[in-house]
Amino acid sequence: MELKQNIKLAVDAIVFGYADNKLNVLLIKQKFGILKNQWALVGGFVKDNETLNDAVNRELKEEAGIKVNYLEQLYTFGDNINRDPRFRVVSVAYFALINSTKLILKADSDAEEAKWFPINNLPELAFDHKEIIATAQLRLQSKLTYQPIGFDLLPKEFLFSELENLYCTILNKEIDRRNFRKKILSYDIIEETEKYGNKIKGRPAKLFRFNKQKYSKLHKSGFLFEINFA
Amino acid sequence: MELKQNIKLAVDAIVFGYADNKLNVLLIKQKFGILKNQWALVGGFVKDNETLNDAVNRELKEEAGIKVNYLEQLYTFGDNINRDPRFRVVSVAYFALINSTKLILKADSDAEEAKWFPINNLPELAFDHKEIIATAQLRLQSKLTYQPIGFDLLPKEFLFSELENLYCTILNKEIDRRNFRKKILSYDIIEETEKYGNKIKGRPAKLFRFNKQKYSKLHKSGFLFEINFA
DNA sequence: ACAAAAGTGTTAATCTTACACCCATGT
DNA sequence: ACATGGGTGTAAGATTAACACTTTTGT
Repeated sequence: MELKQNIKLAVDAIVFGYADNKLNVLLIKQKFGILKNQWALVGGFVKDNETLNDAVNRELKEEAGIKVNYLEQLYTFGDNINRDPRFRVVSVAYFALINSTKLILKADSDAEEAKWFPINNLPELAFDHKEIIATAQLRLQSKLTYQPIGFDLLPKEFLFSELENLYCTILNKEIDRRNFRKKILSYDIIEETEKYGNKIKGRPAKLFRFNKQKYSKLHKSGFLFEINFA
Repeated sequence: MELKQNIKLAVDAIVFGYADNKLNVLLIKQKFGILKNQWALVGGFVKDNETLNDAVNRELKEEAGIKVNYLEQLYTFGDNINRDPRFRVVSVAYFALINSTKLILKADSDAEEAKWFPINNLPELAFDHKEIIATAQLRLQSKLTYQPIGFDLLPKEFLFSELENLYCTILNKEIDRRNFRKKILSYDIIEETEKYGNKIKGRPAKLFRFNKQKYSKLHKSGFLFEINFA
């Protein structure tokens, strides 16, 4: 078969972080090339002998120096033929979560700068990256309600109030504190530690830990995680 | 930027049909080329100036002569580098539903044959198409429970028992007839017609129709469709 | 009259929602 | 003692699950 196809394949990653009660997106600014001085998602072209998955992980490492906690394929953007002004590029977008609280992003190198932006205050973005981020945000919101992925945005040990806040922030909803705690605890997938968080004010709060093994086991035997308040 | 990338981009469609209480998948057999005498999904390479969406629709028309009722992107298969023995091909798989009961598939042309296969009795398949179909089946099962896509597998006017059966078959579950009917009717998105189905035995049954407009309106105002029985 | 599938209600159990006060600490 | 956030229980309402008999038709 003679096949002359001139489409390039790229991957892009939408990396979400959560800090200071805000949902952030990781963006990079390249100092050279077509993207000079424009903020964009982490991403790049796929190599001939590289899986898509390897490609994203490589870009995450190269461009931001990070390894994410959660990664899944989001959507393949290929219906806008001119999304890249240079030539036809189809991009497989990935959705990633990371505990960003103590993360040090790759410092300004010669090549690029990586920075967190609150999702409600994004800069001008390259290509169709704004649309990609919007798609990712919807995925995050819906997935949060039926898979315990919120924990991948928090440190290993976290306060109940942090978890609660994460849900309220990302879902943009008020959630009853008592009902929320009751439901999460009823699932028996997080465990109390002996430690306390170091909040400055108020009564000290216990730190909790997500038990991923326990969740996996429950999940396999048909358990459905669900957080879905009015 | 100098970019030498040698990856080809294809689309594949998993078309589901429902007939005789069975879930079927549409497969084609090409009489020439690499796929000679192998059953495979409808699909092919994307043209340089064609959206992904146009590519799938074109293949559906060319290879099977059909227009589907429902189409959405499923997943992009690009982690198995050797999924195509010829060269590196990344395939964007689409998930499609069609009312197959009265569908006449493109008859044996010189080029190919299109045929329905029960999902529980698939032939040997080309490439990684078995895996793609498995992914699609999971998507169908989960989507059926939270979006009214079952109607896209039925004729415009259908019997309640057909709908019920479709759910039982695809979800592989027994569902209480009374509770099912009660719940579906409570959503107020299907309407009774004046007509009766032409079953041979038993009491005549009314035909129903899905009111898509009504569903869209409800959906926009926050209504959630959900069919989720123990 | 019988076989076959359609149509229909009620009750108990479970889950969800709404709601407010006391607790432990630092200042 | 007061300010701050942490921790907890209960009752009403809504939803779900379990369950079986009657109806309409063709033979």
